[in-house]
Amino acid sequence: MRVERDGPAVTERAAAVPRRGRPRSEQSRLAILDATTELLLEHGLAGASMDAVAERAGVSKATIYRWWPSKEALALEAVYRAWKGEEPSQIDTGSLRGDLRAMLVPWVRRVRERPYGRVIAALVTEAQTDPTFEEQYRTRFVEPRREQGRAAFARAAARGEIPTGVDVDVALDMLYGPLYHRLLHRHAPLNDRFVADVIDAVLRSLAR
Amino acid sequence: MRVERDGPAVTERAAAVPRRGRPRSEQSRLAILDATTELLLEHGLAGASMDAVAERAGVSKATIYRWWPSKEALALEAVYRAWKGEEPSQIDTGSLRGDLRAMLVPWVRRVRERPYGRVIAALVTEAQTDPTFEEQYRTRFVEPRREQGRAAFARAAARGEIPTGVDVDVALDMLYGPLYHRLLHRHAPLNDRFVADVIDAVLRSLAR
Amino acid sequence: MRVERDGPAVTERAAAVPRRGRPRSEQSRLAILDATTELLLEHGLAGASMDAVAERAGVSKATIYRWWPSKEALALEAVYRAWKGEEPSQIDTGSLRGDLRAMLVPWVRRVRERPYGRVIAALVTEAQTDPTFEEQYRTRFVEPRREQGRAAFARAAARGEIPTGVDVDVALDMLYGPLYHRLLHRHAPLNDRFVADVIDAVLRSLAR
Amino acid sequence: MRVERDGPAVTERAAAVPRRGRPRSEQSRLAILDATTELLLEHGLAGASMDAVAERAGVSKATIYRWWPSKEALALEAVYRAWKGEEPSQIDTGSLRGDLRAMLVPWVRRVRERPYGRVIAALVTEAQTDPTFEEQYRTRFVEPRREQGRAAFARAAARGEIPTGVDVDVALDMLYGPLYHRLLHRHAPLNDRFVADVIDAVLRSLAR
DNA sequence: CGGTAATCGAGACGGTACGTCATGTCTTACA
DNA sequence: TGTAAGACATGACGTACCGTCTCGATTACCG
Repeated sequence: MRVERDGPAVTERAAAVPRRGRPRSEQSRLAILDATTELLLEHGLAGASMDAVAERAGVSKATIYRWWPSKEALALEAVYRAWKGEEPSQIDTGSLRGDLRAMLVPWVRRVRERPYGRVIAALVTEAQTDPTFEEQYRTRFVEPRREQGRAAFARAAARGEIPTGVDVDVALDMLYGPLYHRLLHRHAPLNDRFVADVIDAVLRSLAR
Repeated sequence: MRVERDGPAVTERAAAVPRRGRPRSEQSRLAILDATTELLLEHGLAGASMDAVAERAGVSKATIYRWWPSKEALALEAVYRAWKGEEPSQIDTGSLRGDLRAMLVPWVRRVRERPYGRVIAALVTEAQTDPTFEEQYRTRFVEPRREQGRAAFARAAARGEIPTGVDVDVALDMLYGPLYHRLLHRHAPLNDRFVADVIDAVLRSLAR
Repeated sequence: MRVERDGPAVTERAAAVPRRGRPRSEQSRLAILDATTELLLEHGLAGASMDAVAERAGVSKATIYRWWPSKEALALEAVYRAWKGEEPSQIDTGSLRGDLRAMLVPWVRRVRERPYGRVIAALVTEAQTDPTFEEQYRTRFVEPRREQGRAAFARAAARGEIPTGVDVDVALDMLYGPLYHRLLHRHAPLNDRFVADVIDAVLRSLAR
Repeated sequence: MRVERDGPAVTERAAAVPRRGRPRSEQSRLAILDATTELLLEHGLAGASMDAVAERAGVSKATIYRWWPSKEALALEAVYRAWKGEEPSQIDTGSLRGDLRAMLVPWVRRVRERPYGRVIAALVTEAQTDPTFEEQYRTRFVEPRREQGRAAFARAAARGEIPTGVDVDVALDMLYGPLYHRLLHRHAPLNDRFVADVIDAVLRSLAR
């Protein structure tokens, strides 16, 4: 994310190599991300202006642009950070149904509690146009969950719960696809019941 | 779409009631929609400016704003019109698999031939924020296809192809959801093969 | 003013030569002029739009443009008509002071009773740019009064009230100039008292 | 003119108090004023667009609107600045006639050399409608000259050149009024000869 | 402890698009 | 032919946001 002038990327947290000059203000960084998250959830990406972020964070616009190359990149990181906190990282319930439920139910609950759909749609839209952004988006929002899913299916196969030769990518799309579909199109409720129905259907489709 | 001053909405084509005053220029209307479609596909919604549409259509901006309340509304109608043309309206192949294929394969081909994903993502994003727009979007892009799908499932049930009590809305989300998912996230190919896999999985999940 | 297509100018009132086609609607003409006058006095020239005139007059814009070439020309005629009504046409009081008072006092009263200053300023401004308009303006608003003034001075000279060789044009500018000055700059009251002061000063300046 | 956020108005030239933030570009400010002046003289106020000013000054429209609230306000300051340069500030020739000549002759010459009449008419027109603008106009274009005039008359009275009890405001209107009258109505030449005639007449009118 | 270097705040700037509005022309149906 | 209705091209308006920039002030380290 960061535009590095010298040395390796240090988006997350720099190793404690003492640098010359005034160090980056951690307080500003957090204020920016918090302000961005709030504004995104309140007004969406289009309605959240950099001037507003700067003002709410008590920070200058130049500071923001020093560390994030664009509004979209900032939004990406802000949402990622807000999201990451409650994500269940280690999942292994012992059954495929349990694993899938443990993956999908928290996602749905998170997405329902605040208007994340609007922000996610905007990020997805931006990813269609900007390849750099697309890669960032995929690395943070898509791949981790797919990897988690692949691991769950692999464990299920090892347990003999599902036949070998299952196309896991298709299966994952049939799990996440419907959820995103209801999130973005809002034509029908996105709740635990729907998650259960989707998981049931996928499991049935695998059972021969 | 049109801002009607008196009488019922006549977005599509007005009945031939002779009105006073200079009639709307059909030529301008089409030029605007065509120009919009092209610019959307070339640059996306954010990159397509109203000034550019006006210039390419050989039309004044005021004329555009007379008939469409916003850029997004114009984009919606332009994409809808470009889309509608090749849509298979009447589908009844005699089997559920055939019907679903007839619905989904053309959709996938259409979506692949030009960068519609970018535009659809932008429309979906706008729908998250503007309720009026959301309704327009749903009426034109979501509901017709769902209605078509419900009819196909109803015929299949009547034929005894599928059990009674199938939750059709869930089934439709499991068909369209994965397609939209690959369209918007682009993590894996969206092709006829994938359509077949998805249909197979859904049919298997219904077979008890 | 009128754009004549065939035949002589008939701005004032056409001779009753029977013409082909539907005759001009006298009612519309008056409604347009009245509406224009009212809008000019309410909002000034810039704030009075042709659409507003058309609407208030219950007339179509095309009708206005058929008879007047521009908004300014219409305003000119409207103000002229509103003005002309109360103008004292024949003046001969027997003394120069009396004649001047008879010329200037009604002018001042008229100009004070409604916000004519704003409209006159706008007409003067337009006259600076458009030569055709300037000539119209001068013919209607400047020359008649100057001619009247010249006649008054001529009678005074004939009576021996003032010396021969008086530069009447300068004298007239010293009478009307201060009035317009206060009308347009509004730095000091424009009332009967001021008129008397100006006339007194001019007469004193002529007395040798 | 400037919209001051904190502290006193500093339209003219800010005292050298070091402020935070990027300082205002003096170069841009001058370029804007110069471009405005030229466009005003070439095309008048109505014909001088903000887009044209921005382009000619090599400046963005937003920059102009940051410092001037409207086109008219910008025009006012531009004309004022162009005007002020050659104004004789200190006048005391020893005689009232000399003082008046020193005031009026440069004014007439200035006004004749370029089409200022058109611009002044437009400013006067605007002042009729916008009270804020009117005050700005009066402060810059009317009051300074009247104050100068009052001082000249006061000196003349102190010298015994004119009687006591002269109504100076009337006298000033009889001096400037005719000049503005010829400037704006253009019915007769506005030259040094006319200035001399007007001054003569006013002085005669004061000599009992 | 003074110098060096980077960050931060404030905020002006060029650029670009937005959506609105007014002028004056044109097209149709009706009188 | 004149008129009402109203669509249209043209083009200016004033606003908002983006991303860059120029300052002076601040906060570290390093010699």
